[in-house]
Amino acid sequence: MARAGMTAERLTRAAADLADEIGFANVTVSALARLFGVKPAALYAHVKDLRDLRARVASLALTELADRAASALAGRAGKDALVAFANAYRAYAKEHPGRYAAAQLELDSEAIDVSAGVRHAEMTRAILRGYDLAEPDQTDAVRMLHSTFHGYVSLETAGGFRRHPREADASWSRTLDALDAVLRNWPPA
Amino acid sequence: MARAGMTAERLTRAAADLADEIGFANVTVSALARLFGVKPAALYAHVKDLRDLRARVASLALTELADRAASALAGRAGKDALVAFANAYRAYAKEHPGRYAAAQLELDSEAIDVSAGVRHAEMTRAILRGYDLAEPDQTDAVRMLHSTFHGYVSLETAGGFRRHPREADASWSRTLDALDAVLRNWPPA
DNA sequence: CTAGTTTCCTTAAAGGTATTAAGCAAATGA
DNA sequence: TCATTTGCTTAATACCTTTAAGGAAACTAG
Repeated sequence: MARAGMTAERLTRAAADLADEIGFANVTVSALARLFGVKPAALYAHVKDLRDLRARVASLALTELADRAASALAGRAGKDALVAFANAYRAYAKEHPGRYAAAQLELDSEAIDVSAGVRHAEMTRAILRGYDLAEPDQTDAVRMLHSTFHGYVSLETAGGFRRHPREADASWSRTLDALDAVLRNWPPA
Repeated sequence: MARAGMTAERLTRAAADLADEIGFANVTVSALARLFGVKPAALYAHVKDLRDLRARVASLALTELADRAASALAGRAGKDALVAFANAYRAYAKEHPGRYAAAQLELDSEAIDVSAGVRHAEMTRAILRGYDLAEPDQTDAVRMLHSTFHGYVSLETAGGFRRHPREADASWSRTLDALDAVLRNWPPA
């Protein structure tokens, strides 16, 4: 029997692709084994178990998302930076729904690489440099931005905006206008 | 063998409670059957399948959430209404994480009762009556509010705010201040 | 170039899940 | 009290995860 040339990285990448196709929840050891023309048990030489595999996909997604956001952010400031970051975030989630789902589901898992999370926080703070916010307002604003981005993308993906004819793109754009406005004019405590 | 007295409603309620305890993803036909002291196959007389059971839990959660939000909203206007609604939303999600997860996951399912979703939308519009927004700004604002609420609760539940010492309650309160501010001063297109 | 070792996959097996079909026993009602 | 309906069990199929043990292929020495 010829060898399939599996590695943890290749399995992770394939699992991520599979997640984007059939949904993160449907990514299974068996399905992945079929993809590699191999028996399920063979995967356990490269990956601890299903939980581990999922954590790896989550880590991959967080890293990719951070990379995209970082390059979108490069050389921009103020509202430009805000919009570029937000659009990169949303585009990634729409392009890679399975990866995005993985990134969310596993925030609490200790198995996960924290570095990507730290990068996200740093980038969001970088956006805020264009606005005049001191602590603890800055932390509050970071949380609000992240919440709005994640919430919007999450609801949009779940089909929450399909009942109303207004384009999701238009509301997104206006939401970013509103965020910019409130960051420029952050209410006093 | 004594009868367990199962009905679709009781199963749904028990499944919802179970979801709050062990997580929505871990709610299984077998676990529910164990809870009722019954073989798994027995449930199929009352519920079509696992998918159906989950949709019922989602529907229950959406209705409960809408009820809570409605009573929180009663007799309030302006920022009072916004804060009351938001707090009711967040409190429900924290109190019933399994139910809340169910409510999100199944937005696209056709099997679900749409009435609860409509009620949510109507209530959010009711909040906006205290602010001066015409269409399509109103729809955009509804989407932004919902996104922020869901995103915040979702990230908080997943542990996304635990890395920073700032209290999640405080950031939540300030986020509501910011939303109020931006609704009062919605940016022009 | 061949023998030993390591590496990677397979087979085998145990246990969990969903789901359907058939059967039996308890409640219902004529 | 008998017949019917209702509600559960048993049985069977078909997945899934995961561990343990075995074999073949690819390396590594001599």
